[in-house]
Parts: sequence; C-alpha cells; structure tokens
Amino acid sequence: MCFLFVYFSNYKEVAAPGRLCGGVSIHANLTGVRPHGAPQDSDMDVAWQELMAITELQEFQVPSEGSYESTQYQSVQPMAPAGDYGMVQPHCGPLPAAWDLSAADTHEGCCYPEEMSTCSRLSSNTETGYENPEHQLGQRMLPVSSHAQSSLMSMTSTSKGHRRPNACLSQGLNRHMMWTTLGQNAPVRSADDLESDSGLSLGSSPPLASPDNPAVGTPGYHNLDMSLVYKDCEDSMAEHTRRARVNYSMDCQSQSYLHSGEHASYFSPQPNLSYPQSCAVTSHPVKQPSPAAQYSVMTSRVGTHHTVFTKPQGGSSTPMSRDERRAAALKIPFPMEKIINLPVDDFNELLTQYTLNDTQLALVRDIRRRGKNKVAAQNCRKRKLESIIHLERELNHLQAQRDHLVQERLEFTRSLAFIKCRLTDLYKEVFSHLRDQDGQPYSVDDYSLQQTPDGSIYLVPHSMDNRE
DNA sequence: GGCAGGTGTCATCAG
DNA sequence: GTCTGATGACACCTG
Repeated sequence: MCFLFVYFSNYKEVAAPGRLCGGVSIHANLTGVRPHGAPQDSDMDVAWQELMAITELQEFQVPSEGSYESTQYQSVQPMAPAGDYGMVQPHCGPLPAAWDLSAADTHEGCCYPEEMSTCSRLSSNTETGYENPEHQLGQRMLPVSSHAQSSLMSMTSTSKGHRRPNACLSQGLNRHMMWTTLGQNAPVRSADDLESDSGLSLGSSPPLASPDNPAVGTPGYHNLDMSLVYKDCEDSMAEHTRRARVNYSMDCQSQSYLHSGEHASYFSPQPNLSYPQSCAVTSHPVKQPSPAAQYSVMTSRVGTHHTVFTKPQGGSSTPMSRDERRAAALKIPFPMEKIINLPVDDFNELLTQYTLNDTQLALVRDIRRRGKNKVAAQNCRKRKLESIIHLERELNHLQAQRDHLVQERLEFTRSLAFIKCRLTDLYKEVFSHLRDQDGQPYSVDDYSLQQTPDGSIYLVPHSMDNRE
C-alpha cells in the first residue's frame, strides 16, 4: 500500500357660526305665507302645492320666537373657521326682483333668518355669515329663554348631565307621544314611493304604516312615520331638484324658492358640489369633481384636532340632500355642519339651547349619525384603497425578491456543476500520475481516493469500500 | 343595456 | 347600557 499526499486547492434592505344670515323659511311656505312674488313657474307651483299638501308639516309650529329668534344665534363656542360654512358665493346671478326680502314679512317667525338670499346678502352685507368669526362672536344673542331651557333640561336630565340630554327622548314613551301628536293625517304612501335606500335609521324611526304592519295603526300610535314627513316633503323637493337639473335657467328661482341655494351651503353634510356654477348658467351642467377631493381637515377647537369635512366655498345650485330637505322641512335651527361635526358634548349643549320636538331631535340625531357614518365610510374606503395599494406594492416587492432568489439559485447550480466538473478533471489527473510498485497506473474502476480528517489522502481499493 | 367605480346608508361588531 | 368608529353589504347613480 502506498501513501500519497495530494493537496487540493480550495474553491471558494376644525365656532361658533355666530350670527347667521337670513332667508325665506320653509315655515313661511308651509303656513301659506307665500313669499311675495315667488316664482310663478308651473313647476314651482307644483312643488309648492306638494309642500302645502303635507298636512303634518303644516302642523309643525315654529317654537316661540324666543326659542328660535333669540336663541338660534346663540353660539356654543368657537368651533370652525367661519369660512368653512361656505357662505361666499361670488357666482350668484341676479336675485329675482320678486324676492325683495326686505319687504317680506316672511321673516317674522322665520326659523332661518340666516337664510337670506345669498345674492342679496352678498350685495348688501358681505360680512354677514361665517366669514368673520370675530364678528360672529360679537353677535351672540341672548341665552335661551328660561322656560325653554328648563323644560328641555327637565326632559333631558340624565346622570350624565349634558352628556346625553335627550337619550330618553329618542326612545320609549316620548316617541309614542310624538306619533300621537303628529300622526293624525298621515298620508298613505304607495309602495313605489318608498325609496329602497330610504336612508332612515331603523333604530330611530318608527315602523312604516302599512296594512302589513297593523301595530302602527293602533290607538296612540297613529300612522305617521317620520319617513312620511321626510319623504313627502323631500319628494316634492327632490322633484323640484330634478327639474332644476334639467332646466338650469331655473336655478336662481329654485334656490330662492326652497332656499336651496342657501341650504346647499347651510344644510349640506357633504361637500357642496357646486363650484363656480353660476346662477346665470342656463344650460350645460358643470362636471363635478369627486366630492372626496373636496373634503378637508380642519381644527374645530383650539388644541384639539377633529377630522371634519368642510364645505367648499361658493356654489348655489347643488341639489339638497335628503337630510338637508328633511332638516329644512322640520325647521332644524342649526346647520348640518354643526349637527355632524360638533363634539358630542358641544352637540348636546347645542341641543339644550333650542326647543326641539321629538321629531326634530330624532332627525337631528339621525343626521348626525348618518353624517358621521358617511365620513367613516369615506375614511374606511380610503384606508381600503391604501391597503390595496400597499399590498400590491408588497406583492411586487416579494415577486421581485422571488425572481432574484430564483436567479441566484440558478447561478449557484451552474457554479456547482462547474465545480463538480473541475473536481472530476482533477480526480482523473491525480489518478493519471499514480503508479503501483510495478510502474503500472491504478485503474479508476478498482481504486478511489479518500481523504482523512488530518488531510492525508489515501488510495483505497473498491474492495475495501464495499467492506465498509 | 350591461358594467365598473363612486357614494350613501344601514346593520353589525368591537372598543 | 350607550356611544362611536370601522366595515361589510346593499342600492343607487353616473360615465
């Protein structure tokens, strides 16, 4: 046995809004005090008649002037930049001559004295409205009448004080009282009057009166659903709105008629979708950008950041939303922005400053709920899209990483094959230099080279390999 | 008319 | 128990 020593080489990552502006009120409309010189358009008349046909609405009495006139201006506290209420509408066309509000008595008892025609307001007093918070603060009105305040407080006192002033109002007996009071002449709606997406909270609204729902018709629970009130008045307004869409030349009139022009900026919980869309526009509708793009984040209270959306400035021909129409119909004495965006404590405090009936309170709470949910849904969808984008980016990154690893494995495989080939060549070369005692070369078939731990290389016959 | 995207609303759940 | 935000589901609208 010979010993050979062979050496191998090695391979080697968001105020108080303060004083508001005046305007023609739904109250005036509903009580038959048609604004002097109101538009005579037949469509307007139809809408008017539809409104007047709502007996329930006629029954709504504007609370004593003390409760509205003197209290609605009472601000809670500075809340939002005034300009966010979007009272500046530079593109408003001429006010119809008939709308000389100064001569109209419809302001008396009007729950929306702030809803003066945007056009006339702009022409007469540009500082009115929300543009000037300091001015608004200076115009705070007298506090709520003691009667109104005490009555409401007595109804709403809870263990949480102002925290939930009317938690008991939106439920239970008070609701029955409400239907009893309001349900005497509820119109019967046909099935096709119902919107499939009614927008009414089932939890806060009474059941619909229908043959299928006999319980509703029992004494003390008259067949009035809030949706009837909502629906009937909103139907007429919606119809009006649809017509207004068709005929833009009616815009100015329609806004004055239903004060939608002001409502569009005053009652809209959503962005005002009217941009420089002048009343003078008479034909082509203006393409509206995505509402989501119009939301903005603002600070409503000093030191506290609240995410709220604000209304873009300007615009007066945006159709009123359902909630806007409902709020208008029920004479909710504060803007949608407040209803939706005020912190809960401020919101409850606001409610204590007005005398609202159960229907109004329920509507306000529904509006607040829907408004907040709307924002939540928008945020949710935004997060969803961002999440999708993030996942897509991560997927792309992981695919790239996978491709890189596959490529790397391929290179390692090639390298390994090369090394094996090289080793085979060296093996053969070593064998070619080996000779036995007789000077004869060793056969690769009969012998193999093996290395010991100490680095020594041995020539081992296959017969010995088999034994091991 | 069908389709896709956007939006509002409701129901439900969790904190 | 109530309130509120998040979210799925649905309906509607629009291009």
